[in-house]
Amino acid sequence: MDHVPENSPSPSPPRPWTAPRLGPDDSLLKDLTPPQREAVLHGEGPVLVLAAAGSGKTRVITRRIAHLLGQGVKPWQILALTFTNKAAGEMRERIGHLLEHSASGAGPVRGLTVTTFHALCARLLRKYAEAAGLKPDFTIYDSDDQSKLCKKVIEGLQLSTANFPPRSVLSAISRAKNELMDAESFAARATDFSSKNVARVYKAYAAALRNANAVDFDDLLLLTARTLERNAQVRGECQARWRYLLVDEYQDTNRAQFLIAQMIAGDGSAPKSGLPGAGDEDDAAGAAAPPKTARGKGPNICVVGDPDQAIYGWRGADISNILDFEEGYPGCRVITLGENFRSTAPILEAADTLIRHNKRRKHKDLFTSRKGGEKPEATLTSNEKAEARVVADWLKSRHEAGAAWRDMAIFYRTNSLSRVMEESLRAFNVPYTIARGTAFYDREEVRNALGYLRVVANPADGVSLSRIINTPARGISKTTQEALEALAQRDEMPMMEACRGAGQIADLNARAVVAVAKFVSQIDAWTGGGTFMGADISGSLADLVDRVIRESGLRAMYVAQASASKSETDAERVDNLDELVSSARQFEQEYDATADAANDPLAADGLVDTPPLLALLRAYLESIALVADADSVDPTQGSVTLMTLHAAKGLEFDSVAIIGMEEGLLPHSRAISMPVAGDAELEEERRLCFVGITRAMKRLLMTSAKYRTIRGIPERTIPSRFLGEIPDNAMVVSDQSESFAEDYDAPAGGWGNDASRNVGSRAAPRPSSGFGGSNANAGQAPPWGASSSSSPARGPSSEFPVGSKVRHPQFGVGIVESISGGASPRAVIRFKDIGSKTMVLEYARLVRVQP
DNA sequence: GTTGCCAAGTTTTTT
DNA sequence: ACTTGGCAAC
Repeated sequence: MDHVPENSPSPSPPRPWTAPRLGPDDSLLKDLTPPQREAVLHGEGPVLVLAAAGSGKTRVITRRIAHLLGQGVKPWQILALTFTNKAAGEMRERIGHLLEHSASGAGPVRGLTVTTFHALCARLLRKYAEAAGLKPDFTIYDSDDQSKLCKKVIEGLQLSTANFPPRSVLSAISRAKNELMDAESFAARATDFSSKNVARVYKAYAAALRNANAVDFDDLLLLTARTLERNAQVRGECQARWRYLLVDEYQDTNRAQFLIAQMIAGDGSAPKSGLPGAGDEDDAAGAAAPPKTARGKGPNICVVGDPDQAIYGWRGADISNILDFEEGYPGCRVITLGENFRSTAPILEAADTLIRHNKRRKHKDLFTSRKGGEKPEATLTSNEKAEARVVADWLKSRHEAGAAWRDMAIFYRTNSLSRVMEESLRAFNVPYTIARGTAFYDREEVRNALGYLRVVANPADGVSLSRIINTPARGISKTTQEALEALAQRDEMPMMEACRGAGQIADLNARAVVAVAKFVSQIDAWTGGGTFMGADISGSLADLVDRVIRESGLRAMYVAQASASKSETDAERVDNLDELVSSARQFEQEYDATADAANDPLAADGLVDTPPLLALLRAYLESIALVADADSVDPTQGSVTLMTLHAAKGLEFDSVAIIGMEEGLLPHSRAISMPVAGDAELEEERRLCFVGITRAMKRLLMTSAKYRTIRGIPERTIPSRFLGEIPDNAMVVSDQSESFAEDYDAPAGGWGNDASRNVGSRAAPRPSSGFGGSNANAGQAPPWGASSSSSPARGPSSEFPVGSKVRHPQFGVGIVESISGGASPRAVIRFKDIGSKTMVLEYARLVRVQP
């Protein structure tokens, strides 16, 4: 399928400028296809680049930036926005490389802004804190902090957390924030009892955040968008500074991000002297003018994306931002990059046939001029362990064939699938790393340490304060804390202030008052009484972190735990705390190297007088708050990478295995169970699968397990409809499950002709034997199951009548004493040695012992 | 005030 | 199965 690249649709319009004959630009244009070149050279005015998977998108963006710089555009006039730190870092690096190699003497790329939406917003909000209604030293709350705060708020409103689970209330609030709806407008739309209460929570939650001097992730975007919208001066300053805006992965922008980009781009007129015409370039700093082109072509906004790779709809991303871009920017140039330089033809063909099943889509031809290549493989295994073995084995054989570990990856829909895979890789001695950037900072001990640091940086941070005020135990009990909270609430002051005034609380005993006072003076010692100066303050972040971990007693607490329990994990906790100190030290060093706050026109005004140590601490905490899983992917490591399909976006690997290609997992059950308009969610799942497939350069393996153990119970599965949508002759299909399942009525012949076809054709009601049906397999022993005389315990409670003999994998044989019904039936079972225990039948893995 | 045990929710994807 | 939060005993 080697098509000839079509000519660019526009009948060769006169180039906006004559092609530069500078040496550097020749190297920038080398190896580019005509459409790529067009995108790189596009002058002023809006441009939409529809970049198919593997079409050299990053290359186009980086070369375009390098080209702009080569044309005399000042680095600080360019703003490039991405979704992950990793993408931003990579882009920065590649631009640096390009400039190094071009002899243009472009110099360092100081002031060039290449960052994520969230990091940009954090920065803008610190600089324009006042306009945004914030204090510049705000803390960024992650979802855990959000939950805690939200829960407190719900309780404060006398609502039950059973009827209003913080998680789901938060997701409603998040959705509202993504739509730029504040608490008032949300309340205005609320009609029913439930949403009216959610509106109340929203309002109180927003107030609580401000009171804690904190923002959540959504606030970063929402408040920035609102500030830009309402404050002409802020908007003007941003527009004056950034004259060229580039947005990567534009298909994944939500409404807030769309507006932020739109407002920074402005309408294309120069902010202060908007005179159109040649030579009009003005800029506030009086620097040299960028290349001459007629003004009035509209804003210099360049967005790059691919509607077929839109996978964040669930997070409020609005695909119409990219689909309707042309309407929002009339006269914008549209450039389509369709040629794929990444994958072999057979892999590309599989991807293409799959994505063609999406109805709501702008079709783009995917093509490559490369010939040959192996067909993708699709393998059915008997269970997830066999699947993991097959994958490990496959990777090994690839390695033996000469591929480096770092060029291989395993993708899955949900994080929970990684565990079995890990075990297998360990057993096979395959080096691997899991892309889970946040894992380290999510550990209890690290969160506790960070809790202290956050209180040090922002004493108003109530969530962090309540986490650490009595960890380790220092005699500040729950009742004491409640008394402090009541005081804080009454006098509308932050918790930390209330702590200082503990002595005034009448019904607090002397011991508690002393304990609180001691705690307060401890914090003061670290902050130098808020000055972050003085003889006791070293000025080093790592030293501060180390001090806090030791002097708080945290480290001692975990050391004691470790020696008491002798458990591996407790010893690890101490190591992790030490690791945190190293991470701070590393940050400190890198920060010193890159900090250009002094040169940065955007340096936060509100923080000019911030002591350096405090500034460093805040930057450190912010960098932690904004890490993503995908950020930790480090290709220099010689190991196989494991990650979710979402995290895989934007990456490429020589060999890719996608595991868990099953109904309910790859089209995730959440996307199938509630069919929304036009199967939108199902189509997003298909795009997710498409993203996974198109990451593979040379080899692709997709696996499906007949049985998968979910939360401890083996479930029969159905191969993913997506496998059925790729013709069998386009893949190498193999069924490796037979050997394990002789005694099982396996549907022979894989997915080409059976269940998946029926299921896949339409989102019709699936047969009750489908994925997730807990009784689907009642009475049938899974091939690897327990002894032949038993069946897995997952049916109704009638399987275990009172008096029957059962076997528990851990406790041995016992007698059922009583059964309780309900949603999750439980049984009281008396075991021989242990005595009676209550267990949930569904999970207990009980096996009936025949009388 | 602290420690230990039980009950409940949990697992879709992320800045 | 596994973690987390609330309650009861020490």
